[in-house]
Amino acid sequence: MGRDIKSMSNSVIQRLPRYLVYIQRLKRNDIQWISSSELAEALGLTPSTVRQDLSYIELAGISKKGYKIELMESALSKVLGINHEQKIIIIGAGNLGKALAMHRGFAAYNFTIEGIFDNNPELIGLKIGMLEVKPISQLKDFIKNNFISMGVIAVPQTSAQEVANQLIEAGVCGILNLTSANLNLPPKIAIVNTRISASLLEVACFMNVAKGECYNFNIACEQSNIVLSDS
Amino acid sequence: MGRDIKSMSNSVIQRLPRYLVYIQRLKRNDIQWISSSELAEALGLTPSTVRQDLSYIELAGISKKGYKIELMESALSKVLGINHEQKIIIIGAGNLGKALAMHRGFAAYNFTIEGIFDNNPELIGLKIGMLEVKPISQLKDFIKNNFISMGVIAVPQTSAQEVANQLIEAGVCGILNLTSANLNLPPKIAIVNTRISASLLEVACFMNVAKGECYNFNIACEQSNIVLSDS
DNA sequence: TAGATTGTTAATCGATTAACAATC
DNA sequence: TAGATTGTTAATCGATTAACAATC
Repeated sequence: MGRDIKSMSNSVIQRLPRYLVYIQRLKRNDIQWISSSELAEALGLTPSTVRQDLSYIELAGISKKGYKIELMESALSKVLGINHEQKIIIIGAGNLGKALAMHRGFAAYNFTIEGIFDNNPELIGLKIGMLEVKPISQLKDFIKNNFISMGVIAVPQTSAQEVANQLIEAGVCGILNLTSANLNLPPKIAIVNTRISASLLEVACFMNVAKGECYNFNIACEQSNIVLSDS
Repeated sequence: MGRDIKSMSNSVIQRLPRYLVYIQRLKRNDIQWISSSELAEALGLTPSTVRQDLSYIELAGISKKGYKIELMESALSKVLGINHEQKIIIIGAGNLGKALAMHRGFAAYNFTIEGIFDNNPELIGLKIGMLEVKPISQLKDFIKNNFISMGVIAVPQTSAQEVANQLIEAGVCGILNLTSANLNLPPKIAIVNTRISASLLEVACFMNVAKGECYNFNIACEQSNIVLSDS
């Protein structure tokens, strides 16, 4: 009857976004119900795992029918904390920062990108979509004045810690770190590290381990955990 | 005395790139030795985990001193499959694809980006750094003629499966999927899914779970697993 | 030598899976 | 009703941690 979300393991938290993304797609195709085994099949999981995971969200399934997609979507959104707007800023207006600032897909999850910052004078003032690159010196005030909840770090690795410190000081308590720096942060800050270079290294490693015979690994990186998906 | 790398778990494979990145940084600062506890401390792991992980690579530690960084680097590179060049192509010349094509950091891991593809006529022919965007119609031949080992999928989600099929048919056996599509692939293909949107959803979820009191989660996403790092 | 650190085996912990009564 | 599916408890599996002899 609903387990306490505070006891969700990291693996669970990594799977929830996958459920959401998948059922949103079904919804667009006017599909209304899904069973734990269908969802498991689609994502390479077991029905047990799916039902265990869903026991954390406020969602009643119905015997013989499964779960109503519309209800699952709103229950997942609530647990994922995106049933209300989340204001985000990007720090670093290099190639990656720019790409993220231009990305239209975040709106689907109620994420709005409110600003992009850099300390390179050549970039400051540059227009990126609807945004204009602001100097890092304005970072803290901006966060406070605009109720920013999350920061995305897309600066060079060597500046990552410093940026993180400023984000924390200004009151941000969620960080997506896209650099390979190992950030040192106070407790109670939600931080997710997503490193594309490291992902490439993992691909290379899997290929190397498999050599010639190759194994098929399916890594749900958002998480970024790894799930074996050969079959 | 060295365990079989074929028995490495996904968690191990996710940590190896972190070790490499970290010790390369130490090396640049002329540090020559590191112990399992120092490495563990730096990455938020236990010394036991580090020693267990290192038992998969060909590296002899020395009592009282630890591991020689230079040797660790080459042993890790070998297991990660980057002791030789890996040729990569990017499919999708949108914002993210462009950003990756411009990224200089991959060279440090022996990755060379050999081409970038798109099916948008407006993008074909466009110069991106040293590369020129090629049409998808040339994808398969290019892979075969240039001995491409890995493909990075940065197209819209709806085309991801089709692109993956073509990569596989052409002989690529390692894929980094940056879309939120759940790719259906034959066995023996190394695939890593790294989704920035999903990472943002995880950050939001952690913040939501923690509410007010916030917990500090450290997600090693490469691979992307999640490790609790509050302290 | 004494002390620190490795390498490896055993113990613990936690996540995943199986099983099954309850339900529609 | 019969059959399928949920919700949840128990069993299994595997990853992490602890412990300690061997080593420098």
